[in-house]
Amino acid sequence: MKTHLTQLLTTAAKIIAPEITDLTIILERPKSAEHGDFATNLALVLAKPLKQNPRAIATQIIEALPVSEYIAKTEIAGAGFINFFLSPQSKQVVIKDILNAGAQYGRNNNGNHQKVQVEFVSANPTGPLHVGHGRGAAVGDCLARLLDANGWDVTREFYYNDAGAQIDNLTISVLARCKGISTEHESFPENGYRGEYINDIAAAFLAKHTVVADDIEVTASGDINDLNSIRAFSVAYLRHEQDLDLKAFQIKFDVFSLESALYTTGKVEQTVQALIKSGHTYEDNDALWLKTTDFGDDKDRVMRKTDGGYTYFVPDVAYHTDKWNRGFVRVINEQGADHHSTITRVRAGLQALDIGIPKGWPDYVLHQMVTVMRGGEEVKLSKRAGSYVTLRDLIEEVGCDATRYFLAARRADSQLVFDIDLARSQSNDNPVYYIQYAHARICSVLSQWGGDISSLANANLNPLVTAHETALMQRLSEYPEVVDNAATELAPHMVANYLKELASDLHSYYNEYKFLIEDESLKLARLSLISATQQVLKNGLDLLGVAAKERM
RNA sequence: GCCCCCGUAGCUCAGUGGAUAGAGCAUCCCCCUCCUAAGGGGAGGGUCACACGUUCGAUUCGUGUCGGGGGCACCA
Repeated sequence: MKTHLTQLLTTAAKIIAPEITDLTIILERPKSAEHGDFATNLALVLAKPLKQNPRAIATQIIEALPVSEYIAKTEIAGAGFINFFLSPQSKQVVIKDILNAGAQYGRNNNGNHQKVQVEFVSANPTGPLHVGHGRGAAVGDCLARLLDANGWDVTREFYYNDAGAQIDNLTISVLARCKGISTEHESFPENGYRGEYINDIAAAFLAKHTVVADDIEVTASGDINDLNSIRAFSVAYLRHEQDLDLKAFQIKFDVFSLESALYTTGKVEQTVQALIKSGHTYEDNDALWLKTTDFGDDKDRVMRKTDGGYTYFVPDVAYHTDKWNRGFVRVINEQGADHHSTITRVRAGLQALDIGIPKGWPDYVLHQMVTVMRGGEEVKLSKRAGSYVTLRDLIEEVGCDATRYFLAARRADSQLVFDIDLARSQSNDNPVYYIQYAHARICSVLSQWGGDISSLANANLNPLVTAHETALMQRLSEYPEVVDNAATELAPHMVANYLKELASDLHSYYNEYKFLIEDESLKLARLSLISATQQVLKNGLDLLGVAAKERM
């Protein structure tokens, strides 16, 4: 419909202003229904070059518009806006589109089956997942679903930093617990992890348990002098715990990548050699530096430390080189905002390699901190202090659907306050129930009607003319744009907001009219409309990974 | 000091180069003999942090100031 109007306006513009060639027609959906279904500021834009009054130009544009069966009325408003009022028939079309397309409605092929990777969560295996990881999980998974709906070939990936200093820290923390040293004791590692789960790992290690995580199986030796065994067991134990966290959150990854594997396969070393060869490195003070300042960084960065070890961004560059070599034309890294400083470095390293990687590759979506409130006070998240709100606690307390919705429904780049008491004690206020309730109500009506739902696609829709109905149809027709925009903006919260509005339209409609009525023609028309609404609610909830419940 | 994000109703948050800036919660009023009241309708509540600039038009874009958060290691 938008394309149709754009064409009409382009035709009209050529007639009244043939000399202007690079004109972009802007059509928007006015906020208020009084201003029609679409509005354009074309006359205002043309006012300056044509040196005429915008309202006069608007009149000329309307006269020059080709006739269209979909336009019921046009009017000039305000400073010179042209408002279009569509005919009821043109709005009803969307119902048939939806009922015929079903789960496909709203999907498009913008991605053209190109390979995109979404890397998210990527928590260190040093503790259970907490709320911040939950935000990354919810946002990342929704991004993946959105890209899929836009025709991309999506891979979900989780990267484990299982090779750095924090793993040594984990190992000595577990060792200390194996020796029975309390977290308060002075001989407990100063920066050690003090969470209760460290004690659990120590106990399991001493009991020679076997743990299975994604692709590994490790049996503890139970020997506290065997640091390698403690290390391997602890990592496997925590990876297993994180697997359970993700399972509880109903998130599945296609690929788990290990930092340690980048060393064992020689990819880190290859990357270092390639960087040296590129001429962007130099030795200084017994360390190897990368001239990241050549690529916009404010200072150069150490690659190889004096002690011979690599800094963390070297395996990061190796990892992203590997991603590139695996054929991902697009990579989106969903991370906490505290990773901000790595972006420039990783991109600089990839540019230095000069292997054809585009400048802005990879993309980043950074989510801001989650503040957790309990009892009116902020709960400090500290793995080391052991004060903790785990993702699994949260899911158990407020439910998977509500947690996912809550964490994905806000813009990633604004800070989020998660009030546990509110989420738990007043969980009915959570908007996710409002949306699910709209879906359940429709299911209930359709089930009481008892007719053949597939026949609704053939219903005569002409009776649908009330304000509530046109508003609902209008909303339904916006869904494909929402799917498109949310993916373009990498902003899943746009879907959540849309669904809230759609549910609101449905609830208003539901309260205003009865559906199961005597008038057969009107009944079928209305049932078609709510059936289409049900489909769109379901499609949208699916993008968020939230269940479309049939009963509440 | 430098870099990034944010500042919108009492609270939590949407939103937009354009017409009267929205929702939920909270407060107040109304609506089930009727398809799920986990709902609907209405009222009150705003200097869109502040200033200057760009523009026909700025809450939206730019610059600066002030506030909040996060980064600025030979940690990850």
